[in-house]
Amino acid sequence: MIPHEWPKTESEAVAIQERLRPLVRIEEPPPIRTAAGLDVAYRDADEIVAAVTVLDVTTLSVVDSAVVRGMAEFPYVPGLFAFREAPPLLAALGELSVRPDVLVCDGQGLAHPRRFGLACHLGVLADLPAIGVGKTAMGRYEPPGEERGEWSPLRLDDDVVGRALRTQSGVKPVFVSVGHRCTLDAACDLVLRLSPEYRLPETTRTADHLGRTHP
DNA sequence: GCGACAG
DNA sequence: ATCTTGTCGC
Repeated sequence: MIPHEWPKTESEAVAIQERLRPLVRIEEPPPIRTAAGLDVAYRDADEIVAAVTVLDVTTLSVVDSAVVRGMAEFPYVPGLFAFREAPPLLAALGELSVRPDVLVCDGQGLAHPRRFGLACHLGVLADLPAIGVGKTAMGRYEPPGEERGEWSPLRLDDDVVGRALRTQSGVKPVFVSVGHRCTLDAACDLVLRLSPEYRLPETTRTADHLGRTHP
């Protein structure tokens, strides 16, 4: 984990994103045997619950997990999502006894106004391959073909920043983008492997369930 | 000024 | 994210 700080103002937050953004690497990831799902549930006021589950990619069984409760230290601001959710998620990652091969984040990676979404932030700070899987798009896209596995480019400004990927035939696509140390092809392959039955990858589903049911 | 805006 | 009724499907 590289040293990091958390901002008090929005302009400080933007400055941190600009400073960390050059650290993002797009490359073929090592073979992936385990994948971590990360999600945050919101309780009363600013009380939040960060949940991480580690799944065996072959069997999709949970092999490790961690939950951290805390208070949100930053308001929800589109584009500054990570400053709200990353601190408890990093704490939860630190409590794992297994180091996952990749982080599957609930949100965007490079599909971000400054090309540094939550998945980039977590990947860079944890120094792990990371991808973003969003339920809504950050950018423009044409609907992909209706069959599972079909996809279309996700564009922001004039860049292709990710893909709208159909994980289930006839169901709204998810929005996949690179976070860190991964390629877009590898990210989409992984998301399809993790989503044999439902729209969202099992990593996200198990983490969401864990955070939501934790006392 | 108006709309858009990850979770 | 979360607030919420009924409804469709496995």
